[in-house]
Amino acid sequence: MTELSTMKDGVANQAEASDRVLQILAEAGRLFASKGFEGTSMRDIALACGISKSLLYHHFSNKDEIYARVAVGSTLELYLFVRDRIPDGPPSQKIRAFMVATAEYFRRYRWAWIASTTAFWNDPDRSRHKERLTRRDRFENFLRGLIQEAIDAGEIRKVDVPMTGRLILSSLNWMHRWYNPNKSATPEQIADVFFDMIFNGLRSGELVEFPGAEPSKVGRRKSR
Amino acid sequence: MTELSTMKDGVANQAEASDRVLQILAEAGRLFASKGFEGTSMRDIALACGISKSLLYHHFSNKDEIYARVAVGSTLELYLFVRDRIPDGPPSQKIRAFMVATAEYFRRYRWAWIASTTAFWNDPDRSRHKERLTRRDRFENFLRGLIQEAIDAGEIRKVDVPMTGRLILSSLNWMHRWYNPNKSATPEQIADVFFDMIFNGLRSGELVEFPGAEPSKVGRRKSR
DNA sequence: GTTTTCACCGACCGATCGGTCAAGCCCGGC
DNA sequence: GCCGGGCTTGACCGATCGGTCGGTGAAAAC
Repeated sequence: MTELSTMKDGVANQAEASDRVLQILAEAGRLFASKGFEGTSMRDIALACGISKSLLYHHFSNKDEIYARVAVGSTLELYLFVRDRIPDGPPSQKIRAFMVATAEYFRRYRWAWIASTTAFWNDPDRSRHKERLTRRDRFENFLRGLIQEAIDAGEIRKVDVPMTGRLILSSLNWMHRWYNPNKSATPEQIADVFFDMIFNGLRSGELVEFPGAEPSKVGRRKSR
Repeated sequence: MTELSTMKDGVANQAEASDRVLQILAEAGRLFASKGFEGTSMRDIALACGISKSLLYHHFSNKDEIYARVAVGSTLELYLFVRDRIPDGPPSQKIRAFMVATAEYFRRYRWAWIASTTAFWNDPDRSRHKERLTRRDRFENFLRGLIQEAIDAGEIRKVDVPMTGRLILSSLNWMHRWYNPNKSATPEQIADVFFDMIFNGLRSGELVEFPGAEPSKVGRRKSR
């Protein structure tokens, strides 16, 4: 994880940034996460940092650049971060490690994560976060590769790979909406529980048939 | 579903509203969904409706009220909508019906749904959507009841009920971030696939042991 | 000792924000 | 004819938005 040695203060991959820049990015990320991009003014950021608004424009050209540094910075090394935490072993274990590592990243860089996944995600001006999108695509494709690997190894059944990836990422990406850091469970523990549920399923071991039930796939495994 | 007979134009439960009010709510919901609350100005809404900004204030007292009507209106009948679509039968089928019905609601009132689940969700001024939150709590508690029912019936194993509810809701609530209505699968079909994955699990029928793997819960079912 | 550099600030800009207001338009009842 | 009231408007308000400007003071470079 040498690529990640530049992370500090919850702001990822801002290598040769001064302390002041890091402070601005940290405060801006926290504000963007809690009030959104449009809901956060440059005055808010300056006030949170205890500096003048002009100083923001000394270090950044405009508001978009601050957001880009927060958002892209937070997803910049997500792929590398996760990839470096995938162990050798059965593919199912790799998927589990993928989920746990993503949760760890979320825990570490929570404000930047939230800011980048919520603020004006569907802005018509795609250029503002196009780079971030391609990085997330690479991240998602990596997961799909792991899923295909598990299918090829016979560890998981022949499910729809993109859909499976979406299910796994949904469980992780929605976490910031209900996760409370003051509660006991860590994001990594939560990811572990979700992996268990998704991989092993909720169903009890003994299959019970319901002849009267409407057509569905519930009893499907028996017919495979 | 008599409670839902007042739904029109993708705007839920606006019973005695005039056409103009329904138009405003529909356009406002679409704008809130695509640009967020702060990113949508009253001028934007008026322009989208082809009316003057003053007219908005004739029908609504302020911007917050428009958002409240959109957001609360969209979650107002979600609980009833879903509840009325739960069939008699095994609890697992009820959970599946819960997911499919929620997906149908999402498909029908997509813009209002997105607006209410994304715009300033963590605003410090909770009063703006407190009512909406209590309604969603009732909705989530209803799901937890179904899960507990399925556990009591022995259909699903003894999982953590709140966590299971979060997993199920995550798969549904994150859908708006990637769902493309031009693609083939409907939200209901997607919900059905997710239910299958979560209920039956991804794992293939035959359990394979990996003695060299690091400690985890992958092979756990065998030990139960 | 002088000059250059750089982090930093207060005052200010035009534009846009949410919101107000007095006045017109339209149309059925008298 | 005209009158009352709901629908609708454009002009306007103070506040705040993102962003710019000239300048300050202290340390570094010469």
